[in-house]
Amino acid sequence: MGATQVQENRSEASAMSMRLPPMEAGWQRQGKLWSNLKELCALLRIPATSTMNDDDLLFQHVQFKTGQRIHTIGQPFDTLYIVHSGFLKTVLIDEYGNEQVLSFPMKGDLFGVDGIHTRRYASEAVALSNCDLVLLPFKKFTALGRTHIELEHAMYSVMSRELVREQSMVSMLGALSAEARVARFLVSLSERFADMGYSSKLFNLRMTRHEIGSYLGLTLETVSRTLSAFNEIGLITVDQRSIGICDADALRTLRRLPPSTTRNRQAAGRKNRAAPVTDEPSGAEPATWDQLMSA
Amino acid sequence: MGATQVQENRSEASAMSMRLPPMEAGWQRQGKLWSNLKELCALLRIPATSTMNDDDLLFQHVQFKTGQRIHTIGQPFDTLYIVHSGFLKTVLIDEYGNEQVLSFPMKGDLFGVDGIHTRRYASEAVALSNCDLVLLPFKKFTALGRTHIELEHAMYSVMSRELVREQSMVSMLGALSAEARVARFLVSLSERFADMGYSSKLFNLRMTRHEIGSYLGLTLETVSRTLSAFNEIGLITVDQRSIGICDADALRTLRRLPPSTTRNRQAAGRKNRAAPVTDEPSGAEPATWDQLMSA
DNA sequence: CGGGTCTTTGATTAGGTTCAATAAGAGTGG
DNA sequence: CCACTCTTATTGAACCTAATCAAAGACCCG
Repeated sequence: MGATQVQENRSEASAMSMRLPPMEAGWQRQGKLWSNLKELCALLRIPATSTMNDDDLLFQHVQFKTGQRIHTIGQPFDTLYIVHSGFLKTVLIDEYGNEQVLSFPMKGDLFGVDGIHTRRYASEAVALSNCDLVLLPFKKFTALGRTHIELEHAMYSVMSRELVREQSMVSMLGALSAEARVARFLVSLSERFADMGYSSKLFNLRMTRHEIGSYLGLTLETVSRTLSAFNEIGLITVDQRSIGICDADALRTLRRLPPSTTRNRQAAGRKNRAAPVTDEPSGAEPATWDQLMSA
Repeated sequence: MGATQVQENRSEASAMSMRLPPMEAGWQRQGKLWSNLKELCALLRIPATSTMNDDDLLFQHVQFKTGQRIHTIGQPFDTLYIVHSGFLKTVLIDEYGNEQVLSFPMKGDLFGVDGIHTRRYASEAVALSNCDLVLLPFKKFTALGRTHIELEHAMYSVMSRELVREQSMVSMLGALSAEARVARFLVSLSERFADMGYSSKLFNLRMTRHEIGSYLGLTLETVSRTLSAFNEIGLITVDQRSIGICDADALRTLRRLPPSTTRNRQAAGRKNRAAPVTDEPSGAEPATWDQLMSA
């Protein structure tokens, strides 16, 4: 079971990294051009109801190839996208043309939401692999909330979810060390792969070190070094794009070295302000390992 | 005119920083307990239409005093809040009890949105000054979208705006230097004060250095030092909580010293990858000034 | 006036960036 | 199929920004 999933994942993964596999045979449901409402709800992890059985309401799919741009900054907004399969990145581009990665949408993720406000996309979306996306015209999106009242809440909910995600990114960038960021990134990826039915223990990165670094507010060198360090410690295995998770819990609880920017006093009543960074390894574990772990 | 605004701002500001002024006489429209839909739209900067004239639809206000908590993390969500007057902060609290400031809501801002997804607030909101908030029960919020179709888009738009704001925060935290973050923070505050009809040139900070630092992913010392540096250079004047903006453009274009995490190659064609940080002052300006400005 | 909070400033350290050089793949074309 | 090239990844060394530690001053409040 687990092995099968790994296999599945890896084969698709290597196809991805090959950029357009020579044979596309069997690659996703290539011919799938439309989804009905029920399928859409399942994709978005929204509870579906019996009233959604009308199969007249269909949603078109579109395919993008690795490297293709789905939308660019400033382009008039009119449709949202839901990832049916494949991997993407969304980026902001600053005045010097430098990219800042905002997210890595994958199966079940919604993107394009940032275009609603100004009626123009605020970010750019690029396919990191061949992708199959469900088009969700914004008009259709809002109409959905009206015709299916049970869905109205879901619409808002999905947007709220995005907001919470961004918040946790802000919190991560503001308070965590490089090691902790990379560790959480790996855990997060692992969990998303698990959600998608792939292996959470072994997967291929779809993005470059540079893109990871941009996403995490680090340089590609730091990302590379950190991965190597985790590898040496035995938390993960690394070989280029292929990552094996050895100790998910360790990664999850990895400590942010800098107690950093957060408040000391208010919570000083509790035993927070945890272990001073200076505590020496007292156990049997290798020094580096101990240092990396949360108190 | 400008002077009046400044005066207005400052007097209220000093009241704020005093934490509960001895006399509350004349403080805001203290007695205001309800708003109608038109007023709400104005507050949220949403275009209002003639169909919104029914004055049966009223929205209750609530007052909070400095330091009071509006909602906490995990508390069951059922209402959104719109700031009618006053200043707040929203924070995330990590496993050690440390705060991470996410935003500083002020007049016209909506918060509580992060509670929609899980039906529980994902963040905590605290009043930094006496506040007058409009309660917007989520049920009423969604109903509004149904009864006033013109508003439906606005509902989504407001949420989208929040998302874009978070995105720009992520981008800032991921790519800008300490100086640049503080500079942009000041500019942003300045503009928001201008929107609210106050002076954009002279205002009082409602938050501590520590809170600013948390918001910007810096320590309070760095914030303090940076403000002092800006002061010496003549970009601003600082005296405790009181800030005077002297050169808004300079602040706006302030360069991030580390070209940092962004991509070098893609934009390498242009003359970006700007001046190496090591270049010596060659002009007439003081060294520090030159170093701080964008190429 | 004394206690508490917030701010400023200095000295020192360290985490992460920058610069640089090498290696490993992947895609192209002869 | 292999040489050539371009992109991506790894690793080292030096430097620098911002964090940490520390202490003193400013402001507010009872």
